[in-house]
Amino acid sequence: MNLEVNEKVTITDIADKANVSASTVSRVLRGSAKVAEAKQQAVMRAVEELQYRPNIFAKSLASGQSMTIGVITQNFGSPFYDGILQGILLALEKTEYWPLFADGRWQPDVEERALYQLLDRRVDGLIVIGGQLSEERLQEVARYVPLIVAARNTPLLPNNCLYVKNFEGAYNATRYLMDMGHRDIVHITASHINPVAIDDVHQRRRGYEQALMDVGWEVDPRLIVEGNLQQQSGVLAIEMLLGRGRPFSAIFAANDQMAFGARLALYRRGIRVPEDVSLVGFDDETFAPYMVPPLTTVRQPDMEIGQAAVTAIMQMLEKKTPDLPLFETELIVRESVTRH
Amino acid sequence: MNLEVNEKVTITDIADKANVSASTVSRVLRGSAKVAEAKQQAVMRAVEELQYRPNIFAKSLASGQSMTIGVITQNFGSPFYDGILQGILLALEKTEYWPLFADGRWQPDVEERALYQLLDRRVDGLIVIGGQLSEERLQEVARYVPLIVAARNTPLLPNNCLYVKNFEGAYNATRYLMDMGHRDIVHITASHINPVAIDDVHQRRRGYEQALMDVGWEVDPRLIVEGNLQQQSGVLAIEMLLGRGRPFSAIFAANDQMAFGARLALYRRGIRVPEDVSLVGFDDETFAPYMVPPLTTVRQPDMEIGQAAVTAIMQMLEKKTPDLPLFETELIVRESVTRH
DNA sequence: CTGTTAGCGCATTCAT
DNA sequence: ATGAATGCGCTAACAG
Repeated sequence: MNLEVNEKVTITDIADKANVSASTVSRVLRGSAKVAEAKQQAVMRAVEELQYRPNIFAKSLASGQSMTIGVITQNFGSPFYDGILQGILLALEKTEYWPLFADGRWQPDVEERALYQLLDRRVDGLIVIGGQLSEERLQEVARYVPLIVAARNTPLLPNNCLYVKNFEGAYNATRYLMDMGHRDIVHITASHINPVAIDDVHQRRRGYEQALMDVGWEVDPRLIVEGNLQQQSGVLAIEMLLGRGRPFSAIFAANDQMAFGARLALYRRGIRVPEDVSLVGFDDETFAPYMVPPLTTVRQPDMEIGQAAVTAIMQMLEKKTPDLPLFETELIVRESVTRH
Repeated sequence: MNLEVNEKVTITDIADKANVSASTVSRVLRGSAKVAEAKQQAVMRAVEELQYRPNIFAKSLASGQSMTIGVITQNFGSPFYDGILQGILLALEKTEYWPLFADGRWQPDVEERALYQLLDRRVDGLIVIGGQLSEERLQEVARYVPLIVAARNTPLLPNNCLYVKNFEGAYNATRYLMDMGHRDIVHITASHINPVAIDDVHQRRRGYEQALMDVGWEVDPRLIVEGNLQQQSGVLAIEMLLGRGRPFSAIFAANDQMAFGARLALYRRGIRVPEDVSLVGFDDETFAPYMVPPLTTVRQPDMEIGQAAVTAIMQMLEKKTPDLPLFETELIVRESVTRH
């Protein structure tokens, strides 16, 4: 591609060179109507020779389509969201659309501005990952543009929502510990956190409880401690727990951050992992395999979610009802758990 | 913002409502010429009442500016590049421009396609982070559109390039180990890696060597081992090193990944960190503070680089010569080093 | 099947 | 200072 040349080649230049009208050029380029074979060839040749690149603004102005998909994410740099992003990028590469990113940074006003901007730029579809926008607001948006909300359960928008089976993930993790012979299993849950995360955390707690109940064990409240998803709160949780004097042989934390905090607290008390206590987290953060010992955890299928989001948007653009699969989690077994 | 309403409000609607011509509306909105105070007010009021949002395609088509800045990155999900990205986003928020991202994935063909696409979308400026595009190619691009190449030293483009003082970072890290009483310091360097990274790695090695030479110590080739930047190669490096039988008390790895590999290898051999051997990495990857013990490493100022890139692009858009600072690294001291 | 004619919404002349 | 006219490059409706 010669950058200098193609700059101002327009559709009429092609038309002239190929001895056809501009409309015909447009037709062969968009495949919007049948054109005689000979003219097709002529047009293609002219396009090639003149290094023609359609002006996207003119195209969008005339067609009303921007050929872009807006993506609102939260905090670039989080592995889960970045994974979703990658999935979106990958899937979008196979389409004619281009992503328009915006970072909501988990701040409602920032997110609202981002939404505003993306709408201004006339995105043809919108993918919102997590975030704080109210469901009512999202409903409004959904009436206006094809919308997919990923990594967030939005009851008001059952047909626009893509999420992960947190309940099952937690259930399986707990069940795994039980299968490894553990009976007294601690759960570190969380409260006083943002409303989006709270739902996930709640589902995880329910999964933990259900696993116990399904074999007829009772849920001992002394085995449940609350953090706030931050690492430091995992430390505190363990200290609180040890203060209770209730014996236990395994810990299942609602996220890896708190699992790591727990790991630190145990280390300071001289309690070994996994010899004395087994440990399981949730999320499979980047650092999980780097912990000592490497952390057993639950992976959420981030890339798949991103790809599914794009697929769904494409279906909506074709006025079809989108597929909205639920996503299974995967237990990643590493050395932080041992048989009891 | 009422999503339903503003959809088709055009500049003529505003003109009608304010009893002026479309040109006048355009003038007050762009501030491109003086307009009577009274009409200004009237226009602004109409804009407000009708929730007018200019159509960006028409604007771009007429003005020739897209008000976008293209950003080519490599592998979403790497902490260093993500940091730069965040910096770019943050800085861009204060401007009228919007970012257009593309992921080159460290694959030349993918990157070339991304470049192609961004140019097609008529970005007003371009930031390339790392990547494999040849310098010649970048030169071509630079003639065509304001360009900044970040996190990569490109001799052919001294006026478009933003990079980090790898030499100094490595020098300081090595010096730190020396100050802690270490004399026999291993360096894990790398070879057979991509041409962009090779330069950084080389600078780091030079920094290590210079630190030794500056106090009159000789560089012992038996203390230098080569990996390929991957974690596993750190393991092999240590095993090779131990095979040589040359004693040492500290290790400085050219990146955190190899440092972690080294950590594993030492662990398997029963060599303690930092009691027996001190360890320093480079990059301050996400997992560095989560290692056991937490890893002393060298942080590159990612966000600052991103912000500087945007600043530079804005200056170029104003036809000014851009500021192109060199970036200092920062030694992050954690528990993996002890006095010898 | 294909050329002609109108816009798409805005910025920018050019007159006044 | 301001309105009218023109054009940006393309798509789509309309004839033929």
